[in-house]
Amino acid sequence: MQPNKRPTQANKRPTRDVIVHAAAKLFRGIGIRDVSLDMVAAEAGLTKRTIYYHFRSKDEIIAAYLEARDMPNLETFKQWFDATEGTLADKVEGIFRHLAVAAHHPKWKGCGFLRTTVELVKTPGHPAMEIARAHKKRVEDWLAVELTAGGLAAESETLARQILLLLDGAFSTVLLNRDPSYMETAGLAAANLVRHALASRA
Amino acid sequence: MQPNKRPTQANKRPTRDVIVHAAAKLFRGIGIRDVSLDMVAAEAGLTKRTIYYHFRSKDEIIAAYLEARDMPNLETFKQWFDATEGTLADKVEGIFRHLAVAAHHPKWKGCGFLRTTVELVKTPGHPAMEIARAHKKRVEDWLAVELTAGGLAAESETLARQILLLLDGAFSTVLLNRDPSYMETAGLAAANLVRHALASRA
DNA sequence: TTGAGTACATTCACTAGTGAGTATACAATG
DNA sequence: CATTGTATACTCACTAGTGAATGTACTCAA
Repeated sequence: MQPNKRPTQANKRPTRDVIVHAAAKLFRGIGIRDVSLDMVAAEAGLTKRTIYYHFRSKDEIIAAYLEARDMPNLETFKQWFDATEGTLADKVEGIFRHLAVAAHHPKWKGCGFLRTTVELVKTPGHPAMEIARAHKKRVEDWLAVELTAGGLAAESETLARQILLLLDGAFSTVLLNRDPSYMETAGLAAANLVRHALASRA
Repeated sequence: MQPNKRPTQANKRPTRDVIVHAAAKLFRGIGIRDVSLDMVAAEAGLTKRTIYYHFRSKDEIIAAYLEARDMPNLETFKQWFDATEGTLADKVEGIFRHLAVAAHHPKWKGCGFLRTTVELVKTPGHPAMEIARAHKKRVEDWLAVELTAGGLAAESETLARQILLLLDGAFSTVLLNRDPSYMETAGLAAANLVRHALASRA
């Protein structure tokens, strides 16, 4: 399961992880296109050639970066949802509230998956796109399950999509306007949609 | 008002326009970062040096490109809104429906303003960002006016933002999933928000 | 226990290509 | 003949990716 590490030097951090970690830091802070592998190498304290020993291309590193963020991201959403007291609508809104707080950080740069998508539109078949798509789908599916559990089985899929639509819209808009309050406005809309769906269930 | 054109050769299309037009075509189809000024020059049938005679930098061309799209874009939205029969909610949804149709085109590449924003995150002070921001604001303001006219004065601003949030979310999501149906789902949510706002007005 | 062998890991120095922006010369127009 | 505009032919910086050599750690035979 860990073919890149010799058992006898188990204490050392695998180089692959060091590279992905360094790349992630730069990608998050600067962007993907604007980060050269020379920069990643410098950040990781390695040579570019070493990077190319562990990865076949920059694209492969981008994919590894997103993949590493997939589950943790979803877990964060789940945590925020669970940690919010109140109705189903309140819990959904809780996700947006927590995001609004995160967005206040000056270094906040939106959703890594979304940004990657836009940075890579020119190559529709890019593996990273697939990972981003899968991630969004995972979040959507999880939301649908929660909505179903909350008594909205019939409209759970549509509603989950609409919440995600609001989420992604907020990511973009907050980035454009540098104003986290849009995140709260989006949360309000999401909560309203949930509330009205529950109310109209007769 | 047209300092770059000599009166005596008034029949000739001003070179500035030729350049912006060529750039726009390439930016729309390929992206901003991925279009070099060599490509723009080739498309315009000019030399790069000529471009630099009329513009000081690539950034200036990007800004001119967005600026040229500002009003026409808004006009299109207005047209779609007006052309849709039905209630206020229906008209709002109409915008999304028309966009869904446009998004079916294989060469559709989302909202130019939004894409530009993401492509330029690294330079927060970029003039093009300001133009994009202003454009979104213009659309939002127009929507708020329509909502107010439709009897939703109190919540028009919040609602207009939420509609825009859904719109931008749909732009991103459709681009990611290459599935225009998300645009319709977003339209449904927008229409619902409007409907419920009208219903709860007692 | 030691020393040669070997597979993995890393480095230095490089190629080939691209892109923004420019120095300078040339053409047309009034 | 001077102003405006266009073209040729560059510079300079940077980037993805590579060739070939070097280093390191563990293995196994003697």
